[in-house]
Amino acid sequence: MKPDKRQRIMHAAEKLFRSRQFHELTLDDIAREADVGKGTLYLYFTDKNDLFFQTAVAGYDEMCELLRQNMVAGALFREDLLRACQTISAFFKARRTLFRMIQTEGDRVLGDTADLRKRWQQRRKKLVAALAAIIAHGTATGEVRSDLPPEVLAEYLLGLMRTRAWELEGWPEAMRSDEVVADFFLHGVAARPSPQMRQRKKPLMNTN
Amino acid sequence: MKPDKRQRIMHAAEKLFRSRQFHELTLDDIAREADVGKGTLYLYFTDKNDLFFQTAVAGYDEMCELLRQNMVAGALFREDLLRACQTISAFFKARRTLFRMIQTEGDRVLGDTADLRKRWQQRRKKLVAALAAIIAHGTATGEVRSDLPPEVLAEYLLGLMRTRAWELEGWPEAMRSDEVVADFFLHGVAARPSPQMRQRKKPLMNTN
Amino acid sequence: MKPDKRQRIMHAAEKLFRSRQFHELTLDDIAREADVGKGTLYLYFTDKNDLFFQTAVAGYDEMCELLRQNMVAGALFREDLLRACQTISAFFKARRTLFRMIQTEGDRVLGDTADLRKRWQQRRKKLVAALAAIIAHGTATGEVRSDLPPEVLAEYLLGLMRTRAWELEGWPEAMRSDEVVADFFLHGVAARPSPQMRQRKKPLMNTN
Amino acid sequence: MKPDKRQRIMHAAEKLFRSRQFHELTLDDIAREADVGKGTLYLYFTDKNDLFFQTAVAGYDEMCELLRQNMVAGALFREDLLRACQTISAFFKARRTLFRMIQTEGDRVLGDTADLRKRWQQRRKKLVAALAAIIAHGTATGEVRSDLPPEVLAEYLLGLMRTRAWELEGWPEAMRSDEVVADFFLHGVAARPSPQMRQRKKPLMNTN
DNA sequence: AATGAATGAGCATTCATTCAT
DNA sequence: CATGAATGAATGCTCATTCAT
Repeated sequence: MKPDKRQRIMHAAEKLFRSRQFHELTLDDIAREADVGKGTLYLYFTDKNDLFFQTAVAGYDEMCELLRQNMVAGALFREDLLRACQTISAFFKARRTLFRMIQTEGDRVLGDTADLRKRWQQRRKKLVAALAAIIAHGTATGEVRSDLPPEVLAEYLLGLMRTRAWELEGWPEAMRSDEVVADFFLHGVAARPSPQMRQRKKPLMNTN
Repeated sequence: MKPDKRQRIMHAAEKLFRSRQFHELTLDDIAREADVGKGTLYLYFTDKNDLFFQTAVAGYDEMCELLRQNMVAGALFREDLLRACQTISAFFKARRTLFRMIQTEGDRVLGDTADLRKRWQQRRKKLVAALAAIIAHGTATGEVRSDLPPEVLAEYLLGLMRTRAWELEGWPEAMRSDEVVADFFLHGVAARPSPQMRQRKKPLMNTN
Repeated sequence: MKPDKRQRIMHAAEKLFRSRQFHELTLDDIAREADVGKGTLYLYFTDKNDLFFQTAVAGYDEMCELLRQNMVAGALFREDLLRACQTISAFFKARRTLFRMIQTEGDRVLGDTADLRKRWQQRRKKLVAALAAIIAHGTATGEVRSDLPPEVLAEYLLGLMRTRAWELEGWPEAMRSDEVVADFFLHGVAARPSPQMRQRKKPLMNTN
Repeated sequence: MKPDKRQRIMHAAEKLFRSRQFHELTLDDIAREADVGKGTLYLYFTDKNDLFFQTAVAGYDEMCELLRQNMVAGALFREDLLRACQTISAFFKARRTLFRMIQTEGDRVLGDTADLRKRWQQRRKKLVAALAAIIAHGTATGEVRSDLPPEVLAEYLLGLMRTRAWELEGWPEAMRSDEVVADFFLHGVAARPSPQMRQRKKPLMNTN
């Protein structure tokens, strides 16, 4: 009937985090949404911070792992890049708020719990590192400018994805698809191209 | 002796908003920082939301106006673009938190005060519109891809600036200067360039 | 295998009451210490108050009985007195907290459960009465002042024992032994002695 | 109309502490009793511990000082002793609960706030020291046994006063007056008297 | 106009008690 | 009989807002 309460709580929290901030959200709200006693929250989470953190990073590590394995041997860099964007998109699609936080303010939200703050930073670093590894491939093949470190470029890419997810909500999908983002990113970071490369009239990427 | 209290309060609020979030900031803090009685806050602002909003948008309209006037007759598009980036940077340099909110969550912070929320959205639109106008210039000259509306491109640009300001804080200035951002933006949105254009070895832009 | 659960619970409670106060002790603690389910507590006790009370008075009646039988026919009063002190000491040695409460605040701890409060008072009265009976012997032999009722003297004696147990913890045993307490008590309550009595240089009491 | 709130709060707290324990008392209760907003408590006290502590030690230091000055030059030891008992009695008459705590469990009540615990212990030491100084006088004159340190004797005396105040509430004043307590104490701690001393038939002390 | 003492609704957290298994 | 997951009333503390001066 009532399946795993831990799940129920996390889903409720996630749902509410979607439209409200950490500080605006009360445990009463979450308990009510999860249809669970308030005390029950403390059976599964040590405190509000923990509940938030657990909810936020659920599945996160798996996603990073997936990202690392995403680089297909022999694939073109831009294919890897697009795949990375899609992996990240898929993960964050149902985790909008988490994504917002991963981007900027997770540590601010977590207050001064030194431990959590540290853990949070580590998570973020993981994502950036995984993405940077992919971008580094592009640098290696000469497709990506090398004057900026891959980590910095990864940050910019995440920034674009963030804008796509948050600011462009009202616009047609076509203007904020993974393809558009990857394309935007690519031609911004592309090594100053040899003219030939640019002459191809073929689409940037085959996604069919 | 004590100049305009309204000013004093707003300056104090701005200073404190720089390093703390809306919810972390108490009116006691602000009153103390402004060296003003707590009750005085309510003489000039209807409530905390209002104080926040007023502080946030102070000077904002002027900045948008400046942005609109920034398009120098006869200037190259990329010069206009860089100038716009610099104008925005200058304005937000001392308004980091405001900037973060302009970007994504202003409405969330403002709670459910329908009125304020609406006003906030209008402000944001103004900035995007002003930026879009500049970008549209680039579209007109054929330097900017036209398959995405200028407003969307403007959003992406703001996204890059946001990343630059928040995620890349720890990196050297050279990797997050206005030039880098504008360049990144440009070559991502540039109309597929004729090879010749790209062969120039001159710096992208004269900024002296 | 697992002997009487009731016993196990009471032993656990007693052990924990030894170092913590009623309010500081949770039923979780007790259940864990007793290696018993929390619900089980309610099979043997109606509520926390009852558990406390039952634990507190376990063996108490036997001790009072022992006290009553302690008056050895033909023994000197001061020997009876010392024996009483020792009996009480022995009983409370492992029941420090109980002792503290017997002394003053049992009724306070028990809240407003009229029934328990009454039962508690009765227990206390029993102890005082048993002790008073012994002291009355001294009155009878003329060794104890008769201007104060034996019950009052019994209370003072318990007060000394309490001080000995709680305030003098850090001092050497020699300053808070049963002998010292009995001696202190005796020469405070002794009927104004004839000079001769005091001239004996023998030890106050034979405790071998 | 409403005089000093700090006073009002402390009086309310004291009144309630009289019949309930620290843990049983809620700030709501105190605020209601003082006819004051709950938040007001925090204007005058940093937290519940502080409110408790402040209430408890109000006037305490003055009392200790008074105790120290109580030794009248040329007065008999037993006069000094009685005066000390009276000073302490007067102070604690309206501070029954405080007295209970001074006696035994203040530190337990104060939880693990290291700072408060330490301050509390210091207070207690002060009282014991002041009392011990008086008793030491008796030792000097040979009226008090010297085999136990004055501090230990002071503790026993406080124990008697405690019993008098708490256990003997229901008995006639005559059995728990300062005179009785001092007398009880004296003849317990009196140096084993020379027979002559005891032969006097005069009252122990002139209190008229 | 200006103040800051006073307020009380609101929140995270604890824990005695219940009840389905 | 036993269990322990679930509960929600209760509590210490915060802070936006009010109002008497």
